[in-house]
Amino acid sequence: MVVSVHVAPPDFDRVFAALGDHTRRDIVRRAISGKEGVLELASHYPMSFAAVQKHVAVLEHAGLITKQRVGRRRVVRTNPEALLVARRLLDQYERLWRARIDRMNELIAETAGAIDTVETKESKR
Amino acid sequence: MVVSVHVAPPDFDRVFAALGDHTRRDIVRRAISGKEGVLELASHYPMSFAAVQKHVAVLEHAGLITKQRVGRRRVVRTNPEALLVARRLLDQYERLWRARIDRMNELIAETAGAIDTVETKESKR
DNA sequence: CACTGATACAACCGTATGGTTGTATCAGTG
DNA sequence: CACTGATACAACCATACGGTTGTATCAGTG
Repeated sequence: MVVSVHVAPPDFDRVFAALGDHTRRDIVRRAISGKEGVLELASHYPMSFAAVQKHVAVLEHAGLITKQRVGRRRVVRTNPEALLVARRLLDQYERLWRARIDRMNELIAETAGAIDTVETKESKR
Repeated sequence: MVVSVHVAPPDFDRVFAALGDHTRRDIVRRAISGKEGVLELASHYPMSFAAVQKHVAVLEHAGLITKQRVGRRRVVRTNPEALLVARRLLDQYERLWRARIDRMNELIAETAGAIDTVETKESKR
């Protein structure tokens, strides 16, 4: 509950950095089904419970997962919104380089007729 | 040339970790246009040239950018493939939780049917 | 071919990170 | 209400990381 009331600035740093660890990515994947508590999650990994709990905390800080009390444990569940935030940035990059490709193709088309005139335009700083 | 002959295992750790730094993300963004050398890139950031060069090296290690000799400088250019690799993983996660939502809806639909015989049977997407 | 622009790399430093163990909290259950 | 299952958190350690400065390499250009 405490976490992310605003979420105004999508914290890309935290999101991507959190996804930069394969244990954490695996937790994210497992938590999609949203059925396991921290202790159950920890049982899947060859490290101490505390270590896993710290990973979960990192993911929670990044907004990638949330915890919900169910009975006596806290069920971990991934937050699709945060994943979308990350994906949206990658999409944005993709749009940028697609636009660049398009521009290059345009230039090639334009230059196709004027190949003989200008040729080696290198060495401009 | 030396780097990434195999690339067989998409190194998610390196890719996402590399994207976890906003300076590096900005380098990726700038390098989409593929026009600037390392020195020119460095001029955009409030840190030493060597620091930027290290960031570039990290990105190169992650396969997110490549360098190409043009005149006396090495032009940095982002590698769309690596971005796609990252995006594909996020897409995979998205498919997983969409599948989960669908399953939940099915359960809800079934339960609703039990309550009200047959009603919304079309909502199986 | 000497010069220098552009890049790479090594050594170093402070802080962050991923792991550990141990202790504290906290809510169900017997 | 005592007990304990489940989680949180603190302290600590080794290594990784982001930054610095300084030096080496290396290919164009004059």
